[in-house]
Order: sequence, then structure tokens, then C-alpha cells
Amino acid sequence: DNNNTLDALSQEGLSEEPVQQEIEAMGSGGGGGGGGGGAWELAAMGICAGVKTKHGVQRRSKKLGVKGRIGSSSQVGRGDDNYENESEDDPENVGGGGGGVERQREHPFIVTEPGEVARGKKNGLDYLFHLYEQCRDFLIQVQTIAKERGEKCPTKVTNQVFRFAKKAGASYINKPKMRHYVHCYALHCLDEEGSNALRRDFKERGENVGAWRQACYKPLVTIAARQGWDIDAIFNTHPRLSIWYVPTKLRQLCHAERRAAAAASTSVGGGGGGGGGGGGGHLHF
Amino acid sequence: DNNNTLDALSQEGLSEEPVQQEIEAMGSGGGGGGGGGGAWELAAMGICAGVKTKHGVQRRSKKLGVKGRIGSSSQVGRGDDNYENESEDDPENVGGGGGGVERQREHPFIVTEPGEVARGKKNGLDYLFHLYEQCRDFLIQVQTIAKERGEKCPTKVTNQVFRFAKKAGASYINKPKMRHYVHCYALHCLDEEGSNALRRDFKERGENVGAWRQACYKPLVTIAARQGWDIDAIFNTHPRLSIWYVPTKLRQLCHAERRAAAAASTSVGGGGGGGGGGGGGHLHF
DNA sequence: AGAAGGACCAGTGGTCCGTA
DNA sequence: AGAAGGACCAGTGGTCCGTA
Repeated sequence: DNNNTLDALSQEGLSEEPVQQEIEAMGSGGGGGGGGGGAWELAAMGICAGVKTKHGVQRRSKKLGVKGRIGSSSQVGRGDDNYENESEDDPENVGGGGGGVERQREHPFIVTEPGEVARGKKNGLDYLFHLYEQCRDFLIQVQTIAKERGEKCPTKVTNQVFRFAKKAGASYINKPKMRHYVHCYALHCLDEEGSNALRRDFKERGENVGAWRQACYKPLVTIAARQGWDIDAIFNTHPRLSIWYVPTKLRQLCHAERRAAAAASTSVGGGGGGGGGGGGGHLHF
Repeated sequence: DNNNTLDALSQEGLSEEPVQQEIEAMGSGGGGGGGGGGAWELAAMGICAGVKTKHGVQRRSKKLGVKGRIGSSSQVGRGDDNYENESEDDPENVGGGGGGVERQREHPFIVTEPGEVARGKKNGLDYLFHLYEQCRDFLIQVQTIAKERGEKCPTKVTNQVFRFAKKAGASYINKPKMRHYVHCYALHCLDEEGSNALRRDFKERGENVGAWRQACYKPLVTIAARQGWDIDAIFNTHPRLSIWYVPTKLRQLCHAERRAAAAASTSVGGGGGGGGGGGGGHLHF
């Protein structure tokens, strides 16, 4: 259990000070939750904020060689987080540039068994799945604020939620990453046993994260087959999964496999009915 | 009943030939339906297409003095409905222009009693509400196609549905109009008796459509008050209303009135609990 | 003045590809 | 080579305002 704490703190080198302002605006929200959490929660919620960040200084002064975006830059919002003090047309900033301050990124994921802590500059899969739970918490907070203000209330993890997470200091959460692994989290939600088995198998065989990620599709398609191929219903029915958009590729795989199954059953007997299923598999990934 | 047919045909002067292609791509879809329809349906579905349009000729050759849009114009989609043969930079088309071909619009709405047919170059409110039912039909068709193709399936009347309606020949359906009167349709769905009474009242007093439209907000807020102020739940719970986005202004009015009611009950007794309600009204439109 | 709707705009879902 | 994520882009929700 102490290991968990250590691992959580290994993230600390990348976390920013949480922006309290938005958090203050809302009631508690969180509530429910269920299992997990613990040390994760502490690091995530910025409660470890007392610990100084190693690279903390330069973070805000970077500028990252931004290319001139079209539009936007008008509405400033109520946040005071806008630091646009340099003229956009300053010829010194255009083109080459890049002051040399190295970009910070999250450590890459490795395939870990359930409960296993990643060593070195790596993150484990328990941590990955924990990020999804954190996003859920952020969504609940956004929903609470929206209801209080009588505004439209998101039912999914939207851009607005990612923005909120970032403002709350969870700079390690971003849309491309979360979308990339949604189906892995889905398998974890829908068949934790199966998900765990897959993790052990891929770890044992020394496969990388990309291979494990790819392998998560197939069992999901099998689950969908058992439930009438309705992957949207499967997501929407599950309390923790319902807040995530069904990934395009998973939807396509389910559709392709449904077609293949239908064609097979037609060319063989023609019986038609639903039920049963399972069997071979015509998946071409 | 014959009058209905006549009135439906009065729309015919503005309807375009339906584009069958997309319609062929899908199964029947429609189904359910319930009440109304009849002659409306015929005109709407383009079954009267045999009747020639008076202004049919110039329709497609207009060009309407389009200002140069940014972006788009790239992806052509699978439709063959793209008639971009004139160079965008043709100096003769830029600026002044306008060949003189007059723009066609739908006749304006007037306040009519239930069952009453609008005379002259006007449309009645039964026709307005019928447009909402038509949009529902178009949505169901879009959903059917999406499911067949294994694509994301809209639950609301989206831009995609409006585009589909237009391609299917229902050029008289457009987003700004439908959004403008959503709350009027909502009242019609949620309290048809009340809606009918309001129509009779406003007709009798010779009020115009804008005044009637404004007056539709208040009874809706009263309904919301009775149901715990959750206007989203009220929309989503109703089978025909659930496909429409809650109008911003209606949401704001419900929120403002909820605040006012809460403040009043606090300053008087402090009792707190939900229930009852009704009473005075602090609405400032 | 009253009303219909083309056209615009800020912010979305989705993910590529320059980066480390 | 494998992976994280800034940044982009087509199409969305929302509605203003030039038009009739």
C-alpha cells in the first residue's frame, strides 16, 4: 500500500498547482465513487501541492512556439488565466524560435498486472484506469456547477470537462490520451476478470502497450456479439462507461463483425434468430 | 377535411422536387406516428411532386449573392448534388450582382385556432406544429440509415437532420425557424388544452405571432415549477419532445424563476421543501 | 413593423502528425 | 520504434441581422 503512495508521488514531478477558483464555485459533487482511489486521489486532487515541483519555475513562461491560430483570442472568459502579453505579430517570435526549455510529458505506460506498480519512468495500467475515474469526478463537478447556474449540463466527458480538469491542475489529463485508451477502460469496466487476464498475458509475453491496446478490441466485440451488437447500449447502460463516447474504431469493428456473422448464418442455414453467437471470429484488425 | 388538402397545397408553390437518392438508401423507418397528418403528409413527403412548381425553373440558377465563405468547399461528400461550376473568383459575380430573381420564402405564420386553416398567403399554427412532426420523421429516417451503416446515431434533431430534410425536398424546413418556435411546440405537447386555449385567446385579441410566441413561455415555466424545475427532464421524458434541444431562453426563465421562488420561500418561512408552488410569478420577460 | 432564414461564429468531437 | 499530446479541421449548436 505504501508502494501506491510512492507511485502516486512519481507523478508529482509533472503536476501543476491546482487552480482553486473554479473548484470553490461548486459544492462537493464527488460523493458516490465506490472502490479504488486512496493515494491516487491525494496526488490527483492536488492535496500534495505543498511538495515543490522540480521543474515548477519555467512551466508558465514557455510559450511553446505557438503558431498563429485563426479566430479565437477574442472572448477572454471569466478566468484570469490568460497570459497573452506578447504581441502576436512580433517578428522575433515567428518562425524559428523555441527558447530551449524542454517540454514535459507524462511517463509512457507499460503493461502491468493488476495492483502492480510501474518502476522507473513509467506508468502502470491501474494508473491509466484511475485517470478515467478522475475524469468522471471532473465531469460530476462540471455538472454540479452547470445545474447550479441553470446551464446546459453535459452527460459526457466533453472538451469543457478537459478544460476544467486542466484548470484544476490535472495537466496530465488530455483528450487525445483519454480517447486513445477508452476501449481498454471499457473492457476493464465490462469484464474485469478478462481484462486482468489479458494484462497478465501481455505482460508475461513482454508485449508493449500498443499491442495490449490493440488486443483489447477483440474481447469487446465478443461481448457486443452476446448483447445484440449494440455497443452504444452497452456503453450507455454501464454507470461508469456511459460518460464516454464510443470509439469510432470499436464501433466499426462491431459493425463489420455483425455483418460477417449475419452473412455466415445466412449462407449456412438461414435460421436468422439472435441469441447464442460466440464461435469463430472474422475480425480483420 | 378538404380544406386541409387545399391548405397543404398552398405550400406547394414553395416545395422543391424531393431528392430520392437518400430516401432509397433506407428502410421505411417512419412507422408509429399516431394522430394528425393526412393531407399534410402528402404535400410534405413530396407525393404531390407531379404538380409543377410555378417558380420551378430559376430556383437552382440563382446564386443569391453569396459572400466568400472561409474554409469548407473541400469535402464533396457522397451526394452528387454539388453544382459548383462557376469560379469563385469570377469578378463579375463578386460585389453588386444579384440577377433580380426574387427570393422565395414561406408564408408567415398567423395565430389560428386548432383546426383552423389560414387564408391568403399565411400559414396556421397546426401547420407549424406539423413541421415538428415532419422533423421527427426525418430524424427517424436518419437514425435508421445510421444504424444500418453502423455509424453514430443522433438522438436529437441535428444539423445532419436538417440537411437530410433539405435533400429530401423539404426546403421549407430550416434550423432557425424550428428553433424559434420549439417552446411553442413544447407547450402543445405538454398541455394541449392549455395551448389551444392560448391560441384562441390570442387570435380573439388579434395578437400577432410574435406576441403569441412570447406568451408560450409562461405556462411552460409554471409546468416546470410543478415538476421540480427540471426542464431538461420534462423535455427528455416526453416521447415527441425529447428529440429537441431545450431553448436557451426557456432554460434561463426556469432558472430565474426557480431562484426567485427559492428566495421568496426563504425570506418568508424558511420551510424549504419542494411540492406545491404555483402562485404569483416573478417573471421578467 | 413583423417575420423568415442565409450565413456566420465560437467552441466541439475527433485524431493526425510534428515532437521527444 | 514506440508513445504522449499540441494543434488542427470539418462539421455543430446557436442565433444575428441583412432581407423581403
